[in-house]
Amino acid sequence: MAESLPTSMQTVQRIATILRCFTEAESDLGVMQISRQTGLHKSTTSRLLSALRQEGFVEKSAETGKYRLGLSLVNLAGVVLEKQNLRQAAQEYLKSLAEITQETINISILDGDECINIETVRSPKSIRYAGQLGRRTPLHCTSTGKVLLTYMRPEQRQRILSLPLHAYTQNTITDPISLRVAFADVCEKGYAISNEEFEEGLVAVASPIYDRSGEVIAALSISGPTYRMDSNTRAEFVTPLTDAAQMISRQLGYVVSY
Amino acid sequence: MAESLPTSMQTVQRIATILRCFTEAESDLGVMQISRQTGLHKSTTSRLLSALRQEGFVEKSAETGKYRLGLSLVNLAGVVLEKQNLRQAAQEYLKSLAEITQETINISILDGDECINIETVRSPKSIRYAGQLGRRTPLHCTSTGKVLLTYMRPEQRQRILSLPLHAYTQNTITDPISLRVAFADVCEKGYAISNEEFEEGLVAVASPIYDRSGEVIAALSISGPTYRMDSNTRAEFVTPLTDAAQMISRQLGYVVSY
DNA sequence: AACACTGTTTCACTTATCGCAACACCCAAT
DNA sequence: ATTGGGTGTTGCGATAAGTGAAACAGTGTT
Repeated sequence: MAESLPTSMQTVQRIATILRCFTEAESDLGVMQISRQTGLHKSTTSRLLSALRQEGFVEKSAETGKYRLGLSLVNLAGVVLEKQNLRQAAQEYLKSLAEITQETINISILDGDECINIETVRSPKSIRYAGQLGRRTPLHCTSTGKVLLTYMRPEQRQRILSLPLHAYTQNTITDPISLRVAFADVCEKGYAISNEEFEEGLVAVASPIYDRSGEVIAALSISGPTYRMDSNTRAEFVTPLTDAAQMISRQLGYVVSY
Repeated sequence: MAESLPTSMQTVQRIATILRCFTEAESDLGVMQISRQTGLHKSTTSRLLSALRQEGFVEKSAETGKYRLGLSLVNLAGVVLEKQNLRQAAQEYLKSLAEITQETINISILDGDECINIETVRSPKSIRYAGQLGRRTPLHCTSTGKVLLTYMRPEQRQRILSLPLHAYTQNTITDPISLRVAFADVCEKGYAISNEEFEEGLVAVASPIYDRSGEVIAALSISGPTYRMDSNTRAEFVTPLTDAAQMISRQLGYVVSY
């Protein structure tokens, strides 16, 4: 039953390394920048980028001559997202939740040892959590991550908790035992909180989304700045949040059994 | 000044070919299916998929053993989309436009000789245009495409119109001269219509979005089934549509000069 | 049980890719 | 203008990386 480690290929690895150089902060990169960052020879880098360009995975700015990620990626991602009928089921509930809370709403699913945002509605306010589609965040210190951890298969959770848990802020819980207490809390209350555990000034609450088989497949969250997400406000948000999560779950065929 | 054709690489081409096999309709594929579709040897296909899996570009279903596109693509696409501050500027106007029209709203930008959806809000109705993020559509027979063509650099438009224009439906305009008349009409009225020119039963109206430099960089559209998008309804939609497009343009720094 | 089918892996071959080096280019400073 | 430090692209021979045939291991069907 041991999963055979998939065989890799040099070129695929290199492509991945190159593409991952591009971030929101550094979205336009030159050949040399990428070459240095990846350790690849500059001619190799140049040719790989050129080939990637041909396929639309990157684009080249006409003015600066720098490369950036291309729209073919959006095209492919669209296929992935379309498959998540979760997103479609969620749409209307997200809208109303966004309306009520005026904060940023996210849906995250598990992706390896992290969670990844597959749907985002941003708060209309100028100070807001800038949820980003496709963004990966850690599990142990985010509201969505805690939800996913709580309902995860025990052996998988065990494995993740045994990894070194990075302390992003002073509030980050890095002690597995305290985390287990938190999970029990999530189970009981039906929602998780991250109180500046991932980023200073950022508070979020999240609730699980179930599919028809009763598995937790995603987490729905409300994220905002600490000063707007005080305990009173959070208390107000909990019902709409859990309601929305429940409605979405029902859309997916989940039936409350008892 | 002649753009040198970018050099390609076999592996990159193959990767692209493989990834493009996956569609909404055929989202889960086995090695043999892909092998047949691409003409690649099955061992090659198997190894490439295995390597792509290692990088998260594809995933492998534990039950069926089939492959599907992976979340790393969403991750990368997120970076691309984040760069489009257009999407952020548009958000609130999209919401209200969706509210008013109850039809599917899209924002498309130019991508080579096609347009690509970078933002989609779906109609709440069950019969609706299923706009899909990242979906590519032709230019000459869609409302957004016509808008983009209308305001495109003349030589580029010339080139595209000189290509064979596929007749998707009986209504598709494939004659460059008639199309030019249509462009003049778009210029004058400030919006474009596609009346079942791309798909039977699908009608859409679109209006241009300008950036601070006064260039048309995107098109905003309302799409719905013919029976709901009759000429009266379309007339009602035009003002909200052009208003929204204008507001978004302003958000991007566009100033109406005269 | 034999069969048809899929997906993975081994292995010797060969070709696609690499890294060097040379080149072309841009700009800033002399 | 001339040099110099930087970038990005491209020939070329060497070679390592990827290939395809075939064998193997599963899975389900008749």
